[in-house]
Amino acid sequence: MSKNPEPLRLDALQAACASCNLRELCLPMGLAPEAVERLDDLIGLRRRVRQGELLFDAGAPFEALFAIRSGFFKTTIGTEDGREQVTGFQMSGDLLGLDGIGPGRHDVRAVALEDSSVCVMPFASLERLAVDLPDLQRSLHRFMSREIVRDHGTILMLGTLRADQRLAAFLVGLLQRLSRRGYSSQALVLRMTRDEIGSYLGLKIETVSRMLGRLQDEAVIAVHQREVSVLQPERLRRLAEGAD
Amino acid sequence: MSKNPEPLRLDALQAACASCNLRELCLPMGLAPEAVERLDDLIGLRRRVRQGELLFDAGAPFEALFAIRSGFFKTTIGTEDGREQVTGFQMSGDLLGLDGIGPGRHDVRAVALEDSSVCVMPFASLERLAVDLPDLQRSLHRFMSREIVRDHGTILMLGTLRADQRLAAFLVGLLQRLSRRGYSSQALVLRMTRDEIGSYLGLKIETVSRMLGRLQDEAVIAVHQREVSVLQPERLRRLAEGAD
DNA sequence: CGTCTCCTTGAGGTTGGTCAAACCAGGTGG
DNA sequence: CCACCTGGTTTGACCAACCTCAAGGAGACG
Repeated sequence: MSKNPEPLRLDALQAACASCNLRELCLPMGLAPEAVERLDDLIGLRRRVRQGELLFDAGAPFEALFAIRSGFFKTTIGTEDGREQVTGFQMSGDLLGLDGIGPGRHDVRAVALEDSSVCVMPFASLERLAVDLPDLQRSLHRFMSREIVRDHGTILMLGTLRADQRLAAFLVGLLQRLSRRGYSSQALVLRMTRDEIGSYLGLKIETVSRMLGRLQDEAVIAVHQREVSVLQPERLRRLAEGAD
Repeated sequence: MSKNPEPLRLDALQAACASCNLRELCLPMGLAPEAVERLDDLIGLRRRVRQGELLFDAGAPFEALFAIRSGFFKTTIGTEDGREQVTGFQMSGDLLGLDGIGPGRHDVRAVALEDSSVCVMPFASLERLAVDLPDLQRSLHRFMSREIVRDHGTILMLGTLRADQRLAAFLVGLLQRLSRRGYSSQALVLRMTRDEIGSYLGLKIETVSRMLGRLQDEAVIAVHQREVSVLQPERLRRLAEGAD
């Protein structure tokens, strides 16, 4: 079933960015309408990725960047000896594949955590187009740079925070990004398992579970399976900032 | 003393990249000679940074990228509440400031760990030039992407390795980069303090000291103050890979 | 020779990991 | 409708790794 070729879909040929409500969050951010139109031409197709399927694997040749239209992904990095870690979670408007530009191969593996759809932007064309459109160039730079900044945040988290603080930082970060997309900033549904959260935070699943339990005991959050709601936003934020 | 303006130096006006022995490691990597020449024009000046001095501070407006000609830097990220962490160490041929492109302000603070000299590349000019020189564009992308990949490595290290393995990974990484620059791959002089190593690795100084001691006891390395030499490269490498 | 910074070493405590068992929600099939 | 299975999650007891606190050593510099 998972090997079935995706049947051609009507929307695969629709105009993209110009009518996309993620315009102001995604790569075309701040571009002039004509520029957006040319970017549209470049986006040959959309691709659907079902929950659990790979968008791309680590080591695969890098050919395109992917902009998430809808859905949710995780990226993981692995080593020969079997160590594996989640490096991030991506949602609508985020770009996937930036790490492949340098080496020409993907550095991470991208897996859909729910049924998703992405815009495929062949990188060679994108680079060519960017020569004509300095704004596009700048936007691309901004996205790469933002990825670096985000990674620095992750490094700081892993290097300096305790387990409960990491969890708080994780929740605060997710909520922030969700609220920018119009969702509540008080409640969310986790798209990933405890195990994946743990991998991202450098913790074991048992610790994740215990810390969620503790935060709940202290009435900072309420947890029901994958639904989390924040009861004391201020306290959660302070925890995430490293306050004792 | 540290506030003295640097006296004008002759070499501040010399042609740069074309005659630089870091050409094949640095931004001009793989560029055609004409392109290198135009890049040279752009590099208005060099800047010397003494040991302990800031190249730029976090939050400062981003105006230029810096290519390290000689010397050694650390970059640190900090938060209001005083947490601070080293995000990386940079040596000749490395680019500093990439994280500032997106937000328009530097995300990290760059401090020289020894007397250093950098090429200043005003970013606005660089971006303009890159429109004319697709190869330069590509090189810039490669560097940004490489930074992302490097950060992923750091994340993996912080998330999955034990203290001794982190230290091994740190040493292996440094040695690799040094050997690419013509230095020995068996021995090195640490440019940073134990404290800075610990900050980078997410460990306390005492743990760094103990782990260095342990690796020495097991005759994997020999340590004399800041000089480290590798006695069993293979074992060190395996440790760094996460082998038990 | 004193002082400063950086580093090492030891004793004891805390955090998070390991191992093992049980739980729970959602599906499947009788 | 219920028994059973499955994957994901929770919980407890125990332990190892790392941190904290405190003391002392070693080199550099005035």
